[in-house]
Amino acid sequence: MDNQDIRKAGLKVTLPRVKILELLENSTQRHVSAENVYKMLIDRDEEIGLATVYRVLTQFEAAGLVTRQNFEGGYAVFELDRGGHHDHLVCVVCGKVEEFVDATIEKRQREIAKEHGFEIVDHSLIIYGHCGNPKCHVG
Amino acid sequence: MDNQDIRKAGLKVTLPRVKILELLENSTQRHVSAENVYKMLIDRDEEIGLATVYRVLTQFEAAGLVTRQNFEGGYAVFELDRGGHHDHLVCVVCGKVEEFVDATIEKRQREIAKEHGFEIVDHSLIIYGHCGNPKCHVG
DNA sequence: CTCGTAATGAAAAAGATTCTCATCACCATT
DNA sequence: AATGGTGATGAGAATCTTTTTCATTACGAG
Repeated sequence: MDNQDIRKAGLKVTLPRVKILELLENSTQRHVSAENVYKMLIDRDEEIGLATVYRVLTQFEAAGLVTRQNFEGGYAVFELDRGGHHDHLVCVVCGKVEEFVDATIEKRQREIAKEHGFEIVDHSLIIYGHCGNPKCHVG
Repeated sequence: MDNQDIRKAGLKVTLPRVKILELLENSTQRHVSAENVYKMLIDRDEEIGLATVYRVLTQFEAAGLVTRQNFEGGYAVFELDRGGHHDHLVCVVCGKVEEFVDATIEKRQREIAKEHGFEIVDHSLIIYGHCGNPKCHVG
């Protein structure tokens, strides 16, 4: 029940919000920029403004429905928060993104935060590299 | 020998480049944005253009003198590469940044990259939290 | 010292995101 | 089912960060 998620976030169930949530659920790409979302909706002949896409994604983030990541490139990408947290492996050549979770790293992070007197709220771990695809390896 | 570092990077030793490198070495803040660098230099009555600051920082990054980080907020911060790599703890309230290195995490990252068929080039780990300062705690 | 070329500054351009404001649509209440 | 209040939307302007353009300047090889 998507609409319930929107309602739970204290937001009205409006067409743009429903469409954006649907798109995030059905998209083949898990990581999309605001521009991506906008263009995909326009391609589907949905009437929507870019400003609304930004607003809604920001609201979804605040509601914990979506996570915002600052990858390299100077823009943010959003992804649906399905269940658990995870980190990212990004191919610097083709841009492919893989996800992973590692208990050892998670645990060490909590220990490190404590050692420094920090109360951990969130974290972002991105490993950049060349993926398995031979085309993505330098000659 | 800063100027040698610049020369080694295949760059001419020019006033702006020398001034920026000096500033990065002497700054109390280790993590500065391009805007920061620009303003600091203007405050010191240095004649410099913002475009040059961006150009030089990008060149320094390519030369391995400086590291660029994409923190939250939509802009990049740069820091001088003194010796070793390290990760960051950032206070979400006051913006304070602490650095750390953890062998366990570094090792696991290499293992994870390998498991996924990635050849690791770089990584970025940022832990966000509330720092020790009582003012930075909610409630 | 001179000259070619790389580097610079200023301003314009580009790209990402946010804001403004008049109009519109959810939805609780009739 | 109609309606009104309020929050949401769209379009475009505005803002912010970063890059590009181009005429001018200055490093440094010879």
